[in-house]
Amino acid sequence: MPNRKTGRSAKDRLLDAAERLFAKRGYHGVSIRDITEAAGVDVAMVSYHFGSKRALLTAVFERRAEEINVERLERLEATRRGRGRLDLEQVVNSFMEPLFERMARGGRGWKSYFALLAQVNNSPEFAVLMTRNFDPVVHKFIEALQSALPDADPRDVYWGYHFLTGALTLTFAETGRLDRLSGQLCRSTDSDGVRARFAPFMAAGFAAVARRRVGEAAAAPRRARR
Amino acid sequence: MPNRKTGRSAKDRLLDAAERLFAKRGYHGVSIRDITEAAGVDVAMVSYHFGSKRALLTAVFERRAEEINVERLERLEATRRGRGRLDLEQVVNSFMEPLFERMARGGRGWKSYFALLAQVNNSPEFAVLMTRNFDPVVHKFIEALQSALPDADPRDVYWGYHFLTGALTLTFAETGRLDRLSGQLCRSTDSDGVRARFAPFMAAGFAAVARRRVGEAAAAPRRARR
DNA sequence: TCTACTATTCATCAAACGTTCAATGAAATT
DNA sequence: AATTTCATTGAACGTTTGATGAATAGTAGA
Repeated sequence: MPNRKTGRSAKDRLLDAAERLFAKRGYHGVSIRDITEAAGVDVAMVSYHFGSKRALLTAVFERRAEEINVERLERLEATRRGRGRLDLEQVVNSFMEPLFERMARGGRGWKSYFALLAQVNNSPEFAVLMTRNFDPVVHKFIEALQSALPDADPRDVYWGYHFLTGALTLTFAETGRLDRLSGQLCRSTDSDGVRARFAPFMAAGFAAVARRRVGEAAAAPRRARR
Repeated sequence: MPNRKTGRSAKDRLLDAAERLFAKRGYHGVSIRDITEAAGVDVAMVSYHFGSKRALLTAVFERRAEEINVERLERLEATRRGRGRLDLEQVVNSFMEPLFERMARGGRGWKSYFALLAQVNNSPEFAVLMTRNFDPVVHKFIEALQSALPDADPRDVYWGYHFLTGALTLTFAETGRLDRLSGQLCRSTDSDGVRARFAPFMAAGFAAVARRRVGEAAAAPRRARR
């Protein structure tokens, strides 16, 4: 059952190849034959192991989702221990760190997976995959954000999360645009660089929106701070 | 030349239909026949007017880009007048407001365009379209951000812009995910809601990262290069 | 060794794909 | 009125698409 050369089963080889190609060219930009040729197996294997091309995408997506969900929850629980109010930046970190860690040390498979995530998250056709696979844990994360910002309007927290996940997925999209834009001063592959900046940026954003909203409701009609 | 019923030329009808369908299902998810049927013209018209399917995408993309670029620059210039240092939040606003305004009042065409933008921006295959059509103006915008944050490391400004554009494009992607996630408490279509939160969130993020970097540089040495 | 089951290959299907071509109508130019 | 240009049509090109059924190889248990 495992391939002679690689020791991996045809099913796994299909998942790997599909992951890589879907990430690079999108679901519709890749044919079943592209995938099976890259995996070194027969075309019929997709139907046999997964049932359809679409089901293969679902399988690719689900394969790594649970691992992320588990570690996100672990880290979130760890931030709860001890003190009273949750620390905002720590909550943000517990959400992003499982991704950054695998981006830095998880190999090509994880990188492709995140690039695929970016496309799925921004597509009306496939975004439901995000909802299905990640939103149960995202709800707990948003709860935690609300605890860290007890005075914030819930809508501010949702919008803040929305901004956060937009920034996060683009960071992993591997489009090379930031590299080109900055004349190679910044590298999308520089995971330490983004690691150092992401949580402070988002935490400050959350805090500012929550603050603005509170101040606005109390006294002045327009912004109080700047 | 213009269609009897609509008064629009076949070329324009093709651009409209392609814009709508590409936004909904992605470039590869739409066939030339899908587009020409929706536009009510013959299949051959794509080749005739644009040369190829790919060139049609390019044309769709370019059609509205210049209008955005012009207004972004106008608004940016307007923020320069008068005072000395540029106001960070105003700079961010000058960048996003042309989009928000058209999202709110620009009709279905503009909405589709922005949803397409979101997919293109997050795709390795097409992201070069963003570079080609928007980066000349983005460079000026980043210059302005740097003026508003004179002590910030340029890399912090680039990364901040990267986070900003990721959040911005997802906001326009019309995936419905935020709506589902928040139980319809937040609506992607609520342009006033995002308008009120976006610039404060991003401005605070920029400021926080710049601040952190400055404090850090004074005390502890960061890694040099790699 | 026979049996049952799983995994894989091969050949093939109808449908859809992007593109092209010769023909034609309508409009503008001469 | 004759001619040229532009826009559009309908049909077809060869290729690729996702999917499948029949046949074959491989494996494990009885």
